[in-house]
Amino acid sequence: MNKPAPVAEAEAPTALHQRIRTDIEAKILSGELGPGDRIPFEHELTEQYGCSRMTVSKAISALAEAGLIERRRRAGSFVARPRVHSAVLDIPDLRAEIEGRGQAYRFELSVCVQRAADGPDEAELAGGRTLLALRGVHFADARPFSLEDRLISLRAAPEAARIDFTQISPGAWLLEHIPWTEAENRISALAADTEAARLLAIAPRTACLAVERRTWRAGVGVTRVRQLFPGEAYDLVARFGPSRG
Amino acid sequence: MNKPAPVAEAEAPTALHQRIRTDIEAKILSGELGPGDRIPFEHELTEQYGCSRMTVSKAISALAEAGLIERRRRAGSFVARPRVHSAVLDIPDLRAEIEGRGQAYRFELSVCVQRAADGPDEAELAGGRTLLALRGVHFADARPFSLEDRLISLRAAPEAARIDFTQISPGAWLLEHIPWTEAENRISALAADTEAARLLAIAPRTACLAVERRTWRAGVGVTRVRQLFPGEAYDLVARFGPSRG
DNA sequence: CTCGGATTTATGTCTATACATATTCGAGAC
DNA sequence: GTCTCGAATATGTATAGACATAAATCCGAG
Repeated sequence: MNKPAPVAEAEAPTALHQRIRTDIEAKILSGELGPGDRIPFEHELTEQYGCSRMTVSKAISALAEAGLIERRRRAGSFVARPRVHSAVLDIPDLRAEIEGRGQAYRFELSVCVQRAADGPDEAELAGGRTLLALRGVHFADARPFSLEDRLISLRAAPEAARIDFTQISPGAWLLEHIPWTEAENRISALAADTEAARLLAIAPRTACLAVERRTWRAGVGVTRVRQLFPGEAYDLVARFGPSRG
Repeated sequence: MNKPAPVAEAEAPTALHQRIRTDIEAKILSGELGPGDRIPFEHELTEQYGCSRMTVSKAISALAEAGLIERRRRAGSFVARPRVHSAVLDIPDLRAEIEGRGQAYRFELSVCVQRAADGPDEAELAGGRTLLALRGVHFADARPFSLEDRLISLRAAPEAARIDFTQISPGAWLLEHIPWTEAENRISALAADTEAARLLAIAPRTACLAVERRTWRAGVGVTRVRQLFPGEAYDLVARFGPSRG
């Protein structure tokens, strides 16, 4: 039992509430505190760190919001059990991702037409107007990296009809001009059809990772994009830690 | 003595700092405030809500931590641009997922052996000891839902060698007894080989979604699991909103 | 006109206090 | 015994004030 008395230590220049937070986080990550264990009461930490209750409370509240801890009145604060299903998913910005590996990024537009909505999903996106339908390939150096099929709602983004998407990729333009406020991603696997395989320069029926993203701005659909990645060539990595960095 | 009896408005019983937070969040989600826009200064909100600066600060700090807002000293607080690549991924707990749809869940173990590590990745997981290698299928009603290949480190979980995994699925047992503190998920697509196709009752070479998860406890590897989902049969859905909820 | 330092300002952290609220626990009623 | 009610307690929210810190801005010296 070692009381970490605030003696002469190499103190980090961090704020105290941050230090309390990371201290507890460390105890959880090290397994010293497991799910269900009670962490010290606020008044105990208050004494231990020689600070006011507000400071301790701020630290613990942040941990609670991050999902590492559950607080119960009168009972205390307890380490939460890790949730299997929650993780942070990195769906990369393709340009940044490719250039980050030192490869040259290029987007090659192959289709760009206005057309009416087809089916209920597209109708919701179109909202009675027409859609801009795009298809193109993202290249890393000379190699096809991802096939992109995109619909843009001309209701949400009427200016898009006048943009030359051979100069700027649709994703980059949209983020710059119609930033989304909500997004939903679907991830699935499917076999590339003949046309997709040709554009990606892979064998037909190769298993591909399909990412479909829909975005909204203030509840109004902005775009729906499907990206196809050759399966063996790419991974999406998701991590779960104590969050925060 | 008695409460102020807020008759005039249908006030939510929420805390004030929460209300400030959701108010600003709503302005961002509605597009009224776009990326780069400055939100009111703390002292303005203080006046607007008739509360102290601490209360306003708590609300804005929470938004900053959630990534919706960036704060810059002396300059103010600004709406952050949405990051394309960060989303919350729902990797479901299979039992909960299946039973949630009203189907019967069953796990059928087909292989359970102890063996030595094979390759550097497995060696790191094993840490000089042997591994427990499992294979089994998760069923929804009578239909195969997912093929699971799992390695359990007997260093991190020696008791696992004595568990009867026909009675409890390895994932459920591990979460109960050796909860992880860190996890990494990889998502990719691949074609089912003959054996996998047989176990999943699908055509060989069908495109499947492959989820590989590794977990650690206090930096020590616990398990590595690969789950294979028939591609058309399943989606992983990831959402990004203002988080929280 | 430029550079560098002083000033101003908004956020960052912290305190001491107060009261509200949910939940547990024990004492007394039945 | 068990049920109910009130006391105890830990968290939840909020305040007013204080000082620290970073950065934009202004201003004077060169």
